Amino acid sequence: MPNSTRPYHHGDLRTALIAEAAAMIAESGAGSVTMRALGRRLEVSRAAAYRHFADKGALMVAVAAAGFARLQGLLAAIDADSPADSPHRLPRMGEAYVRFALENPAYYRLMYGREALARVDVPELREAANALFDGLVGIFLMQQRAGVIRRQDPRAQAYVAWGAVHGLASLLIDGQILTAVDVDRLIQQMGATLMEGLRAR
Amino acid sequence: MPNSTRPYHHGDLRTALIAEAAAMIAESGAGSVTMRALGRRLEVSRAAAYRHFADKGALMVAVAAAGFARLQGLLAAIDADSPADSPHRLPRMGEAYVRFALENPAYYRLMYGREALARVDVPELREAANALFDGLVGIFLMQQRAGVIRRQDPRAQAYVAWGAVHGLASLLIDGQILTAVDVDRLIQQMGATLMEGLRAR
DNA sequence: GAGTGTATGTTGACGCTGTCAACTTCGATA
DNA sequence: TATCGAAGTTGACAGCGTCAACATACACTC
Repeated sequence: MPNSTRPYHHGDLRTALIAEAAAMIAESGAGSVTMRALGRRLEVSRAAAYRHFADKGALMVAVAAAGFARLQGLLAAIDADSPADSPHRLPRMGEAYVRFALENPAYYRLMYGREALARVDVPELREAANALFDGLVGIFLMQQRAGVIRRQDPRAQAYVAWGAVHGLASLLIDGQILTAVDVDRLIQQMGATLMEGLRAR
Repeated sequence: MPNSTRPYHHGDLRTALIAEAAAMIAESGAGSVTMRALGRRLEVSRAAAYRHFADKGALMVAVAAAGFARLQGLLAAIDADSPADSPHRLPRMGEAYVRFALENPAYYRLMYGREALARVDVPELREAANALFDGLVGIFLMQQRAGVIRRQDPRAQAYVAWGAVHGLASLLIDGQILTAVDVDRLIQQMGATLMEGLRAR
């Protein structure tokens, strides 16, 4: 019979670990995530996580994968509102992308930075990022067919656009851009410049 | 009189520490830099560095600052070859910038990543990055006056362009772009798309 | 229902890390 | 020549990731 004391088993420690690590990252950066601190916050021993993840890196990968899922869902929802041939479709997605990074800076860094995670290639994350990218390529193809942008290798176009928004997001969250500038305006201008450069003519 | 044994004092440990840390970063990433390993490589005790730097973070900041100096010199040399009104001036600098990042990935990450360094703002690095950026703004202004690109807030233009090359560089060095694609072609295409978007008309 | 296997959680220990205080060495200045 | 401060060393400490050995409790089979 369960009494007032904590049960020996947690219930769903694996899920709780991912959520708590994400919360710590949001609160004070990926550097603050510690197996011991994680255990303390979940009222569990420091080694409990090792029953669910091979090592700390594997846990962080799972956190990053959850971040990709969130970003993917967010972008899909935004995109669902735009007609396939609208010239605002791409700039809108770009804005949503940068906004996600601004609202979850440490999370975003964890997802895309090779430094925080293992140096080695992690299939789980590569596939998540690839799925996102493939969706983007599909949109470029549709925009080409609708005559909005010029006919070129859509993968190259997608890389250029992704690089641009990723770079802007990175500079912003790493404090490289003076806070004096109007961020919304800057995001908008990047979208406009890219669309002008890609426009069919 | 000096004999065969190592002298007690190093001579110029401060400079040696920066150089050796940079070498270790190039060899095996910023994560491999350790006060103890640094001491071993320089045949000095693990705490010797603390006579020259307040803590490890201060040392890494000095390393990053040295990186900024190198990048600045490299870009200045490249730029000196281009006529002020040449439409190839900006794409060329962009290429050189990305190439620097590709050749010194860990170095580049240290310079621009907020994660590896302290979360706080470091004046030394901010000024180095600002100097680089101000030079870029100057080029945009000259290109506007020469009628190459459209007249707009040159700072905003510079942020957009910097963001784009920074993003492309980051994606490349963090392995987010499949190695199958032709990197040189991609860099070129980003330059062309940006210039098309910025072109005076 | 009793017994047992396995998944899950705990504890002790190890070597690694950054850093400090106390100590030593040595070059420069009075 | 005496001395002072800069530069380097050593011992120690707490915190880290991780492993091996152990404890617990749930989910089966008989």
